[in-house]
Amino acid sequence: MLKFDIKKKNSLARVGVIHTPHGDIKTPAFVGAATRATVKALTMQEMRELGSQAILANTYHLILRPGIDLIREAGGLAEFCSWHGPTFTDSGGFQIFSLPHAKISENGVKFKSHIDGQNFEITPESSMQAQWAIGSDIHMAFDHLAKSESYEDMKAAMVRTHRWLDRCVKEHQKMTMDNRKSSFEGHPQSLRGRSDEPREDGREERPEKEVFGNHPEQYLYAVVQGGTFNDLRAESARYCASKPVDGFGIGGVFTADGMDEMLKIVNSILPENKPRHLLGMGQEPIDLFIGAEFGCDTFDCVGPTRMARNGSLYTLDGRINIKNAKYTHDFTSLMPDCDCECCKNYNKAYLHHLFKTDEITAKVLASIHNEYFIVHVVDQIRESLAQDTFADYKKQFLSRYYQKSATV
RNA sequence: GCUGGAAUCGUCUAGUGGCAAUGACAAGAGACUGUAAAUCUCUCGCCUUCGGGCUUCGUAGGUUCGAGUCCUACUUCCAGCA
Repeated sequence: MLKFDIKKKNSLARVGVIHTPHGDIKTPAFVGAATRATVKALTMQEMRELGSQAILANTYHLILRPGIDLIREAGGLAEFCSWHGPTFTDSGGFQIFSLPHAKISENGVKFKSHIDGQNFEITPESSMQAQWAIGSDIHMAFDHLAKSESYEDMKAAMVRTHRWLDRCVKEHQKMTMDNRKSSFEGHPQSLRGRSDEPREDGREERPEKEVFGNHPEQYLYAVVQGGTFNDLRAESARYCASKPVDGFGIGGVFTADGMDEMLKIVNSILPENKPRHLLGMGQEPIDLFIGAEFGCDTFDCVGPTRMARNGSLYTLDGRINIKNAKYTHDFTSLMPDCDCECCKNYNKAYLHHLFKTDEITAKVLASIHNEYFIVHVVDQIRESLAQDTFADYKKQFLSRYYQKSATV
Protein backbone atom coordinates (compact mmCIF):
# COMPACT_ATOMS: atom_id res chain seq x y z
CA MET A 1 0.00 0.00 0.00
CA LEU A 2 1.25 3.45 -0.90
CA LYS A 3 2.39 5.32 2.20
CA PHE A 4 0.71 8.65 2.75
CA ASP A 5 1.25 10.65 5.94
CA ILE A 6 -1.08 13.46 6.79
CA LYS A 7 0.82 16.08 8.77
CA LYS A 8 -2.00 18.49 9.27
CA LYS A 9 -5.59 18.92 8.29
CA ASN A 10 -8.19 21.61 8.31
CA SER A 11 -11.66 20.47 7.33
CA LEU A 12 -11.10 18.70 3.99
CA ALA A 13 -7.75 20.37 3.26
CA ARG A 14 -4.62 18.56 4.33
CA VAL A 15 -0.85 18.79 4.30
CA GLY A 16 0.93 15.51 3.82
CA VAL A 17 3.70 13.45 2.29
CA ILE A 18 3.31 10.71 -0.31
CA HIS A 19 6.20 8.25 0.00
CA THR A 20 6.96 6.71 -3.39
CA PRO A 21 9.80 4.35 -4.30
CA HIS A 22 11.39 7.23 -6.17
CA GLY A 23 11.09 9.76 -3.38
CA ASP A 24 8.62 11.79 -1.34
CA ILE A 25 6.04 14.28 -2.54
CA LYS A 26 5.08 16.99 -0.11
CA THR A 27 1.43 17.71 -0.65
CA PRO A 28 -0.44 19.61 -1.88
CA ALA A 29 1.84 19.55 -4.92
CA PHE A 30 1.68 20.42 -8.59
CA VAL A 31 2.91 17.59 -10.80
CA GLY A 32 4.47 18.60 -14.12
CA ALA A 33 2.75 17.26 -17.22
CA ALA A 34 5.37 15.26 -19.14
CA THR A 35 2.99 13.56 -21.54
CA ARG A 36 5.62 12.13 -23.85
CA ALA A 37 8.20 11.67 -21.10
CA THR A 38 9.18 15.29 -21.42
CA VAL A 39 7.86 18.56 -20.10
CA LYS A 40 7.75 20.45 -23.36
CA ALA A 41 10.61 22.94 -23.79
CA LEU A 42 12.17 22.00 -20.44
CA THR A 43 14.87 19.59 -19.34
CA MET A 44 14.31 17.42 -16.30
CA GLN A 45 17.16 19.27 -14.61
CA GLU A 46 15.33 22.54 -15.17
CA MET A 47 12.17 20.95 -13.77
CA ARG A 48 14.00 19.93 -10.64
CA GLU A 49 15.63 23.33 -10.28
CA LEU A 50 12.33 25.13 -10.58
CA GLY A 51 11.01 23.03 -7.71
CA SER A 52 8.88 20.36 -9.34
CA GLN A 53 8.50 17.28 -7.13
CA ALA A 54 6.98 14.81 -9.61
CA ILE A 55 6.01 14.37 -13.25
CA LEU A 56 3.08 12.73 -15.00
CA ALA A 57 3.46 10.93 -18.33
CA ASN A 58 0.76 9.51 -20.57
CA THR A 59 0.46 5.82 -21.32
CA TYR A 60 -1.32 6.38 -24.63
CA HIS A 61 1.44 8.60 -25.99
CA LEU A 62 4.21 6.32 -24.78
CA ILE A 63 2.55 3.26 -26.33
CA LEU A 64 2.63 5.02 -29.71
CA ARG A 65 6.13 6.38 -29.30
CA PRO A 66 8.63 5.15 -28.32
CA GLY A 67 6.66 2.02 -27.36
CA ILE A 68 6.50 0.51 -23.93
CA ASP A 69 9.10 -2.16 -24.69
CA LEU A 70 11.66 0.52 -25.25
CA ILE A 71 10.83 2.21 -21.95
CA ARG A 72 11.13 -1.12 -20.17
CA GLU A 73 14.44 -1.70 -21.93
CA ALA A 74 15.60 1.73 -20.78
CA GLY A 75 14.93 0.76 -17.18
CA GLY A 76 11.61 2.50 -16.77
CA LEU A 77 10.26 5.98 -17.26
CA ALA A 78 12.29 7.74 -14.56
CA GLU A 79 15.54 6.24 -15.79
CA PHE A 80 14.66 6.82 -19.43
CA CYS A 81 13.96 10.54 -19.13
CA SER A 82 16.45 11.18 -16.33
CA TRP A 83 13.85 12.46 -13.93
CA HIS A 84 15.01 10.48 -10.85
CA GLY A 85 11.94 11.40 -8.86
CA PRO A 86 8.37 10.30 -8.32
CA THR A 87 6.39 9.60 -11.48
CA PHE A 88 2.72 9.25 -12.35
CA THR A 89 1.18 7.88 -15.51
CA ASP A 90 -2.22 8.66 -16.88
CA SER A 91 -3.95 5.59 -18.22
CA GLY A 92 -4.77 6.76 -21.73
CA GLY A 93 -8.43 7.03 -20.78
CA PHE A 94 -8.47 10.73 -21.48
CA GLN A 95 -7.56 10.02 -25.10
CA ILE A 96 -10.82 8.13 -25.58
CA PHE A 97 -12.44 11.39 -24.84
CA SER A 98 -10.15 13.67 -26.82
CA LEU A 99 -9.43 11.61 -29.94
CA PRO A 100 -12.17 11.89 -32.53
CA HIS A 101 -11.94 8.43 -34.12
CA ALA A 102 -11.62 6.14 -31.13
CA LYS A 103 -14.06 3.21 -31.09
CA ILE A 104 -15.22 2.34 -27.63
CA SER A 105 -16.58 -1.04 -26.63
CA GLU A 106 -16.99 -2.80 -23.32
CA ASN A 107 -13.67 -4.50 -23.87
CA GLY A 108 -11.70 -1.31 -24.43
CA VAL A 109 -10.86 1.29 -27.02
CA LYS A 110 -9.73 0.75 -30.58
CA PHE A 111 -8.04 3.52 -32.46
CA LYS A 112 -5.69 4.18 -35.30
CA SER A 113 -2.40 5.77 -34.46
CA HIS A 114 -2.53 9.42 -35.47
CA ILE A 115 1.10 9.03 -36.49
CA ASP A 116 1.03 6.16 -38.97
CA GLY A 117 -2.49 4.77 -39.01
CA GLN A 118 -1.48 1.56 -37.24
CA ASN A 119 -4.34 -0.08 -35.31
CA PHE A 120 -4.17 -0.17 -31.54
CA GLU A 121 -6.42 -1.30 -28.78
CA ILE A 122 -6.19 -0.27 -25.15
CA THR A 123 -8.11 -2.24 -22.58
CA PRO A 124 -8.12 -1.88 -18.81
CA GLU A 125 -5.75 -4.84 -18.67
CA SER A 126 -3.37 -3.58 -21.36
CA SER A 127 -3.29 -0.14 -19.79
CA MET A 128 -2.27 -1.68 -16.48
CA GLN A 129 0.38 -3.81 -18.19
CA ALA A 130 1.71 -0.80 -20.05
CA GLN A 131 1.91 1.31 -16.90
CA TRP A 132 3.77 -1.47 -15.13
CA ALA A 133 6.17 -1.69 -18.04
CA ILE A 134 6.62 2.05 -18.02
CA GLY A 135 7.34 1.69 -14.34
CA SER A 136 5.74 4.83 -12.99
CA ASP A 137 5.15 4.95 -9.26
CA ILE A 138 1.48 5.82 -9.49
CA HIS A 139 -0.87 4.50 -12.17
CA MET A 140 -4.31 5.74 -13.09
CA ALA A 141 -7.11 3.30 -13.69
CA PHE A 142 -8.30 3.16 -17.28
CA ASP A 143 -11.42 5.28 -17.28
CA HIS A 144 -14.03 6.58 -19.66
CA LEU A 145 -15.03 10.23 -19.95
CA ALA A 146 -18.49 11.01 -21.26
CA LYS A 147 -18.90 12.33 -24.79
CA SER A 148 -21.59 14.79 -23.83
CA GLU A 149 -22.81 16.66 -20.80
CA SER A 150 -26.08 14.75 -20.66
CA TYR A 151 -26.97 12.83 -17.52
CA GLU A 152 -27.41 9.60 -19.48
CA ASP A 153 -23.96 9.81 -21.09
CA MET A 154 -22.32 10.82 -17.83
CA LYS A 155 -23.92 7.93 -15.99
CA ALA A 156 -23.03 5.44 -18.72
CA ALA A 157 -19.42 6.62 -18.74
CA MET A 158 -19.27 6.41 -14.96
CA VAL A 159 -20.71 2.91 -14.80
CA ARG A 160 -18.30 1.73 -17.46
CA THR A 161 -15.44 3.38 -15.58
CA HIS A 162 -16.48 1.36 -12.54
CA ARG A 163 -16.62 -1.90 -14.48
CA TRP A 164 -13.23 -1.13 -15.97
CA LEU A 165 -11.91 -0.27 -12.51
CA ASP A 166 -12.66 -3.80 -11.33
CA ARG A 167 -10.65 -5.14 -14.25
CA CYS A 168 -7.84 -2.66 -13.56
CA VAL A 169 -7.67 -3.68 -9.90
CA LYS A 170 -7.58 -7.34 -10.83
CA GLU A 171 -4.85 -6.86 -13.41
CA HIS A 172 -2.88 -4.58 -11.10
CA GLN A 173 -2.97 -7.18 -8.33
CA LYS A 174 -1.85 -9.84 -10.77
CA MET A 175 1.05 -7.67 -11.95
CA THR A 176 1.98 -6.94 -8.35
CA MET A 177 2.03 -10.63 -7.44
CA ASP A 178 3.98 -11.58 -10.57
CA ASN A 179 6.45 -8.86 -9.91
CA ARG A 180 6.98 -9.82 -6.29
CA LYS A 181 7.35 -13.47 -7.27
CA SER A 182 10.05 -12.67 -9.79
CA SER A 183 11.69 -10.55 -7.13
CA PHE A 184 11.72 -13.49 -4.71
CA GLU A 185 13.03 -15.79 -7.42
CA GLY A 186 16.17 -13.77 -7.48
CA HIS A 187 16.23 -11.26 -10.28
CA PRO A 188 17.40 -8.23 -8.40
CA GLN A 189 19.40 -7.00 -11.38
CA SER A 190 16.39 -7.20 -13.56
CA LEU A 191 14.37 -5.18 -11.14
CA ARG A 192 16.86 -2.37 -11.39
CA GLY A 193 16.39 -2.55 -15.10
CA ARG A 194 20.03 -2.46 -16.09
CA SER A 195 23.13 -3.88 -14.51
CA ASP A 196 25.97 -1.58 -13.64
CA GLU A 197 28.47 -4.42 -14.20
CA PRO A 198 29.26 -5.21 -17.83
CA ARG A 199 28.84 -8.86 -18.81
CA GLU A 200 31.94 -10.84 -19.57
CA ASP A 201 30.89 -11.49 -23.14
CA GLY A 202 30.45 -7.76 -23.62
CA ARG A 203 26.77 -8.02 -24.44
CA GLU A 204 24.39 -5.77 -22.65
CA GLU A 205 22.62 -7.25 -19.66
CA ARG A 206 19.01 -8.12 -20.30
CA PRO A 207 16.52 -9.51 -17.84
CA GLU A 208 15.92 -13.17 -18.56
CA LYS A 209 12.46 -13.03 -17.21
CA GLU A 210 9.72 -10.56 -17.90
CA VAL A 211 9.83 -7.88 -15.26
CA PHE A 212 7.77 -4.78 -15.05
CA GLY A 213 9.35 -1.41 -14.70
CA ASN A 214 12.37 -0.74 -12.61
CA HIS A 215 11.06 -1.18 -9.10
CA PRO A 216 8.84 -3.80 -7.54
CA GLU A 217 6.23 -1.58 -5.93
CA GLN A 218 3.85 0.37 -8.10
CA TYR A 219 0.52 1.83 -7.09
CA LEU A 220 -2.95 2.24 -8.52
CA TYR A 221 -5.38 5.14 -8.26
CA ALA A 222 -9.07 4.65 -9.05
CA VAL A 223 -10.66 7.47 -11.06
CA VAL A 224 -13.85 9.15 -9.90
CA GLN A 225 -16.21 10.24 -12.69
CA GLY A 226 -19.72 11.67 -12.74
CA GLY A 227 -19.26 14.99 -14.52
CA THR A 228 -21.29 17.90 -13.23
CA PHE A 229 -23.88 15.69 -11.53
CA ASN A 230 -23.16 15.52 -7.86
CA ASP A 231 -25.30 12.45 -7.25
CA LEU A 232 -23.20 10.60 -9.83
CA ARG A 233 -20.02 11.98 -8.29
CA ALA A 234 -21.11 10.65 -4.89
CA GLU A 235 -21.97 7.28 -6.35
CA SER A 236 -18.63 7.11 -8.15
CA ALA A 237 -16.71 8.15 -5.03
CA ARG A 238 -18.46 5.45 -2.98
CA TYR A 239 -17.67 2.85 -5.60
CA CYS A 240 -14.01 3.83 -5.87
CA ALA A 241 -13.67 4.08 -2.10
CA SER A 242 -14.78 0.47 -1.73
CA LYS A 243 -11.96 -0.85 -3.91
CA PRO A 244 -8.46 -1.89 -2.79
CA VAL A 245 -6.62 0.99 -4.46
CA ASP A 246 -3.83 3.25 -3.23
CA GLY A 247 -5.39 6.59 -4.03
CA PHE A 248 -7.82 8.38 -6.27
CA GLY A 249 -7.85 10.46 -9.38
CA ILE A 250 -10.73 12.85 -9.83
CA GLY A 251 -11.40 13.10 -13.54
CA GLY A 252 -13.61 14.87 -16.00
CA VAL A 253 -13.30 18.29 -14.40
CA PHE A 254 -12.88 21.19 -16.82
CA THR A 255 -13.66 24.33 -14.91
CA ALA A 256 -13.53 25.63 -11.35
CA ASP A 257 -17.25 26.46 -11.52
CA GLY A 258 -19.03 24.15 -9.15
CA MET A 259 -15.83 22.30 -8.38
CA ASP A 260 -15.92 23.23 -4.69
CA GLU A 261 -19.32 21.60 -4.18
CA MET A 262 -18.32 18.55 -6.17
CA LEU A 263 -15.04 18.09 -4.29
CA LYS A 264 -16.79 18.59 -0.97
CA ILE A 265 -19.05 15.66 -1.79
CA VAL A 266 -16.41 13.41 -3.36
CA ASN A 267 -13.63 14.00 -0.87
CA SER A 268 -15.96 13.58 2.11
CA ILE A 269 -16.71 10.09 0.83
CA LEU A 270 -13.19 9.03 -0.22
CA PRO A 271 -11.11 7.59 2.64
CA GLU A 272 -9.05 10.25 4.31
CA ASN A 273 -5.86 8.22 4.52
CA LYS A 274 -5.33 7.88 0.78
CA PRO A 275 -4.07 10.60 -1.58
CA ARG A 276 -6.26 12.28 -4.20
CA HIS A 277 -5.12 13.63 -7.52
CA LEU A 278 -7.20 16.22 -9.37
CA LEU A 279 -6.65 15.23 -12.98
CA GLY A 280 -5.85 17.92 -15.50
CA MET A 281 -6.67 20.96 -13.41
CA GLY A 282 -4.28 23.80 -12.69
CA GLN A 283 -4.18 26.22 -15.56
CA GLU A 284 -6.00 28.78 -13.45
CA PRO A 285 -4.65 29.47 -9.95
CA ILE A 286 -8.19 29.34 -8.60
CA ASP A 287 -8.35 25.66 -9.58
CA LEU A 288 -5.46 24.96 -7.22
CA PHE A 289 -6.82 26.97 -4.30
CA ILE A 290 -10.20 25.30 -4.53
CA GLY A 291 -8.66 21.89 -5.18
CA ALA A 292 -6.43 22.05 -2.11
CA GLU A 293 -9.05 23.65 0.10
CA PHE A 294 -11.47 20.84 -0.65
CA GLY A 295 -9.10 17.98 -0.10
CA CYS A 296 -7.02 17.29 -3.21
CA ASP A 297 -3.35 16.48 -2.71
CA THR A 298 -1.82 16.59 -6.18
CA PHE A 299 -2.60 18.29 -9.48
CA ASP A 300 -1.36 18.12 -13.02
CA CYS A 301 -2.06 20.35 -15.97
CA VAL A 302 -0.66 21.05 -19.42
CA GLY A 303 -1.89 24.63 -19.14
CA PRO A 304 1.17 26.31 -17.67
CA THR A 305 3.58 25.05 -20.33
CA ARG A 306 1.11 25.41 -23.18
CA MET A 307 0.31 28.96 -22.12
CA ALA A 308 4.04 29.59 -21.97
CA ARG A 309 4.67 28.34 -25.50
CA ASN A 310 1.92 30.60 -26.74
CA GLY A 311 3.23 33.68 -24.96
CA SER A 312 0.69 33.86 -22.15
CA LEU A 313 2.63 34.37 -18.92
CA TYR A 314 1.48 34.32 -15.32
CA THR A 315 2.00 37.33 -13.09
CA LEU A 316 0.55 38.12 -9.69
CA ASP A 317 -1.81 40.51 -11.50
CA GLY A 318 -3.11 37.90 -13.93
CA ARG A 319 -1.82 36.50 -17.20
CA ILE A 320 -0.25 38.79 -19.77
CA ASN A 321 0.41 38.19 -23.46
CA ILE A 322 4.10 38.99 -23.80
CA LYS A 323 3.70 39.29 -27.60
CA ASN A 324 1.59 42.44 -27.21
CA ALA A 325 3.16 45.55 -28.76
CA LYS A 326 3.07 47.38 -25.42
CA TYR A 327 5.97 45.27 -24.13
CA THR A 328 8.36 46.27 -26.94
CA HIS A 329 10.12 48.86 -24.78
CA ASP A 330 9.29 47.42 -21.36
CA PHE A 331 12.63 46.71 -19.76
CA THR A 332 11.19 45.72 -16.39
CA SER A 333 11.13 42.17 -15.11
CA LEU A 334 8.10 40.04 -15.87
CA MET A 335 7.57 39.52 -12.15
CA PRO A 336 10.10 41.31 -9.95
CA ASP A 337 9.43 39.11 -6.89
CA CYS A 338 9.77 35.88 -8.84
CA ASP A 339 12.88 33.78 -8.22
CA CYS A 340 12.74 31.80 -11.44
CA GLU A 341 15.66 31.82 -13.89
CA CYS A 342 13.59 33.80 -16.36
CA CYS A 343 12.58 36.63 -14.03
CA LYS A 344 15.97 36.81 -12.30
CA ASN A 345 17.84 37.35 -15.57
CA TYR A 346 15.63 38.75 -18.32
CA ASN A 347 13.22 41.61 -18.91
CA LYS A 348 9.92 41.83 -20.75
CA ALA A 349 11.31 43.63 -23.80
CA TYR A 350 13.76 40.79 -24.32
CA LEU A 351 11.10 38.12 -23.86
CA HIS A 352 8.87 40.06 -26.27
CA HIS A 353 11.70 40.12 -28.81
CA LEU A 354 12.34 36.37 -28.43
CA PHE A 355 8.67 35.64 -29.03
CA LYS A 356 8.36 38.01 -31.99
CA THR A 357 11.39 36.43 -33.62
CA ASP A 358 10.14 32.94 -32.78
CA GLU A 359 13.30 31.95 -30.99
CA ILE A 360 13.27 28.60 -29.18
CA THR A 361 14.55 30.30 -26.04
CA ALA A 362 11.30 32.25 -25.82
CA LYS A 363 9.40 29.04 -25.13
CA VAL A 364 12.09 27.76 -22.78
CA LEU A 365 12.18 30.87 -20.58
CA ALA A 366 8.41 31.25 -20.63
CA SER A 367 7.95 27.59 -19.69
CA ILE A 368 10.45 27.90 -16.84
CA HIS A 369 8.52 30.87 -15.50
CA ASN A 370 4.99 29.50 -15.88
CA GLU A 371 5.87 26.10 -14.46
CA TYR A 372 7.74 27.73 -11.58
CA PHE A 373 4.82 30.06 -10.95
CA ILE A 374 2.23 27.29 -10.67
CA VAL A 375 4.49 24.90 -8.75
CA HIS A 376 5.16 27.69 -6.26
CA VAL A 377 1.55 28.74 -5.94
CA VAL A 378 0.85 25.20 -4.74
CA ASP A 379 3.97 25.26 -2.54
CA GLN A 380 2.66 28.46 -0.96
CA ILE A 381 -0.75 26.89 -0.55
CA ARG A 382 0.94 24.01 1.31
CA GLU A 383 2.88 26.41 3.51
CA SER A 384 -0.17 28.48 4.29
CA LEU A 385 -2.15 25.37 5.21
CA ALA A 386 0.68 24.26 7.48
CA GLN A 387 0.70 27.66 9.16
CA ASP A 388 -3.06 28.16 9.26
CA THR A 389 -2.88 31.20 7.00
CA PHE A 390 -4.55 29.62 3.97
CA ALA A 391 -7.70 31.75 4.05
CA ASP A 392 -5.68 34.98 4.07
CA TYR A 393 -3.31 33.79 1.39
CA LYS A 394 -6.17 32.67 -0.83
CA LYS A 395 -8.03 35.94 -0.47
CA GLN A 396 -4.95 38.07 -1.03
CA PHE A 397 -3.74 36.06 -4.03
CA LEU A 398 -7.03 35.63 -5.86
CA SER A 399 -8.27 39.19 -5.35
CA ARG A 400 -5.09 40.51 -6.93
CA TYR A 401 -4.78 37.91 -9.67
CA TYR A 402 -8.37 38.21 -10.84
CA GLN A 403 -8.74 41.94 -10.18
CA LYS A 404 -8.90 42.88 -13.85
CA SER A 405 -11.61 40.43 -14.82
CA ALA A 406 -13.56 41.22 -11.63
CA THR A 407 -13.80 44.91 -12.47
CA VAL A 408 -14.79 44.37 -16.11
C1' G B 1 19.91 55.36 -77.80
C1' C B 2 17.27 50.74 -79.75
C1' U B 3 14.39 46.16 -78.71
C1' G B 4 11.76 43.40 -75.33
C1' G B 5 9.65 42.81 -70.28
C1' A B 6 7.66 44.67 -65.69
C1' A B 7 5.01 48.27 -62.22
C1' U B 8 -1.20 45.32 -57.51
C1' C B 9 -2.49 46.59 -49.58
C1' G B 10 4.40 47.15 -45.10
C1' U B 11 6.99 42.92 -48.26
C1' C B 12 6.59 39.04 -51.94
C1' U B 13 2.52 37.46 -54.87
C1' A B 14 -2.52 35.79 -57.65
C1' G B 15 -5.34 38.07 -61.18
C1' U B 16 -6.01 38.63 -69.26
C1' G B 17 -13.25 42.51 -69.40
C1' G B 18 -17.87 42.14 -63.96
C1' C B 19 -12.99 42.57 -57.84
C1' A B 20 -12.05 46.13 -52.53
C1' A B 21 -9.08 42.52 -55.68
C1' U B 22 -5.73 35.82 -54.28
C1' G B 23 -2.17 33.48 -51.22
C1' A B 24 2.03 33.80 -48.00
C1' C B 25 4.81 36.64 -44.69
C1' A B 26 4.85 40.84 -41.56
C1' A B 27 1.65 43.56 -38.19
C1' G B 28 -2.54 43.93 -34.35
C1' A B 29 -5.55 41.12 -30.94
C1' G B 30 -7.82 36.75 -28.78
C1' A B 31 -8.24 31.51 -27.25
C1' C B 32 -5.94 27.45 -24.78
C1' U B 33 -7.16 23.04 -18.09
C1' G B 34 -5.55 14.11 -17.26
C1' U B 35 -1.27 17.93 -24.74
C1' A B 36 -2.59 14.71 -32.42
C1' A B 37 -1.26 22.25 -29.53
C1' A B 38 6.22 25.34 -31.37
C1' U B 39 -1.28 25.09 -32.06
C1' C B 40 -5.84 27.49 -33.39
C1' U B 41 -9.18 31.85 -34.30
C1' C B 42 -10.19 36.86 -35.69
C1' U B 43 -8.64 41.74 -37.84
C1' C B 44 -5.56 43.72 -41.47
C1' G B 45 -7.69 50.65 -47.94
C1' C B 46 -11.17 54.52 -45.47
C1' C B 47 -16.11 55.30 -43.35
C1' U B 48 -20.50 52.76 -41.54
C1' U B 49 -27.08 53.50 -38.34
C1' C B 50 -23.48 46.64 -40.47
C1' G B 51 -28.02 47.36 -45.19
C1' G B 52 -24.10 49.55 -47.29
C1' G B 53 -21.17 53.93 -48.82
C1' C B 54 -16.46 55.94 -50.62
C1' U B 55 -11.50 55.77 -52.70
C1' U B 56 -8.02 52.06 -54.84
C1' C B 57 -3.78 48.00 -58.77
C1' G B 58 3.09 53.67 -61.40
C1' U B 59 0.97 58.68 -63.81
C1' A B 60 -2.40 60.94 -67.44
C1' G B 61 -5.79 60.11 -71.11
C1' G B 62 -8.87 56.73 -74.20
C1' U B 63 -12.13 52.28 -75.74
C1' U B 64 -16.35 49.85 -73.12
C1' C B 65 -22.69 49.35 -69.86
C1' G B 66 -18.29 47.95 -67.07
C1' A B 67 -10.86 48.36 -67.04
C1' G B 68 -5.94 45.91 -62.33
C1' U B 69 -7.00 43.43 -66.98
C1' C B 70 -7.59 46.33 -73.88
C1' C B 71 -5.35 51.02 -76.50
C1' U B 72 -2.05 55.66 -76.40
C1' A B 73 1.57 58.71 -74.11
C1' C B 74 4.64 59.53 -70.12
C1' U B 75 7.58 57.95 -65.57
C1' U B 76 10.52 54.36 -63.16
C1' C B 77 12.84 49.61 -62.97
C1' C B 78 14.87 44.95 -65.28
C1' A B 79 17.15 42.17 -69.42
C1' G B 80 19.53 42.04 -74.23
C1' C B 81 21.82 44.96 -78.08
C1' A B 82 24.59 49.37 -78.98
